[in-house]
Amino acid sequence: MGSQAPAALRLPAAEVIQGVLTVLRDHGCRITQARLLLLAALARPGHHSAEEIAAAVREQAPAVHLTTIYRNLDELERLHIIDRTYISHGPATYHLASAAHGHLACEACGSIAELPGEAFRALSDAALSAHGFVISPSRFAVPGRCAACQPSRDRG
Amino acid sequence: MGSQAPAALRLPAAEVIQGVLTVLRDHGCRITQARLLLLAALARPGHHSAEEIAAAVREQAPAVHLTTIYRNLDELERLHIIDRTYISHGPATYHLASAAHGHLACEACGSIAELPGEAFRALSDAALSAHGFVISPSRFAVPGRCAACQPSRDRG
DNA sequence: TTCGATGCAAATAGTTTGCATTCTA
DNA sequence: TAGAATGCAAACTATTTGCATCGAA
Repeated sequence: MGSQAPAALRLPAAEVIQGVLTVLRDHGCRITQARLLLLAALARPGHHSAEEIAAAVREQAPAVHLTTIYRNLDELERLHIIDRTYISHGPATYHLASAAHGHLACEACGSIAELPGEAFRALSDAALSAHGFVISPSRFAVPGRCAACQPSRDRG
Repeated sequence: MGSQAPAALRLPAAEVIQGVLTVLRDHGCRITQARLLLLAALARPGHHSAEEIAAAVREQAPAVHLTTIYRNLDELERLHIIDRTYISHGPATYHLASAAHGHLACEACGSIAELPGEAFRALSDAALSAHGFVISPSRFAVPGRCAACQPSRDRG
């Protein structure tokens, strides 16, 4: 995660946007200029704040209001097209949701559960900023105990 | 992490608070009632928002202002006594920092870097809420590439 | 007695909402 | 033409700052 997505998941921006537009249409949403420009801004790699997205959109359509950006981001988040992340104090950042995910491996029973890649973002960001380390979340499983294999609770 | 800290790190609240007070004194800070009550609130397990902490403090000292809570939280964070976490939209949450940490293992050169346990919180929370899964961050190393072993950047 | 801590009020940043208007389908 | 999307203003939440006062050491 962070800045490096598995190659298979990095589709050309145009394809990503087409896919999103299809989803939007399927949900009865309308395709507006503001929405198209917003998706184009989101399709660029990296994290984007609402303000940054607004700035990018306004390069092409200066009249687009910040409120419109927020409303569109809300809608896209509701449709699970984008993820919203709260990195630290300051504005939230948004990025296209990908199919990337990590794994949870139970030490006791060996079962594997999946976790969306977004869950690894804070870890990824911390590793990157603290050590310049790029983690490979899809390449490993996080050990622990699944719900059925929890140690007894009477130790607190 | 999450709700389960390694047993060795779970000191009685009173001891934790004594330790914090020593640190505060060493930094020329004064021990006030508001500060003591705030620490007592923080020593309780879980995540706490500034408002929640204020409510707890006010049970004993109704006059304590929210501003005081924020200022104390800022100070404690600056001294690395507490961590501030942005879970989702809404207020930040605060908790006592622990010595827990995870590891980053470079796949290429085998070097190991440490990461504070706090970096695993989002992952831990996600695993717990999605699957009831309790991760063991101090029991494994996250694979990836350290700063010195990054793949060439010319593939984007 | 000194300087850090506090209370209060007001400012600020980020985000959301109400409502009339515009525009896609 | 119907209803979704937008622009604008204003509200709202979480947090910070200025300043005079209070209180711990």
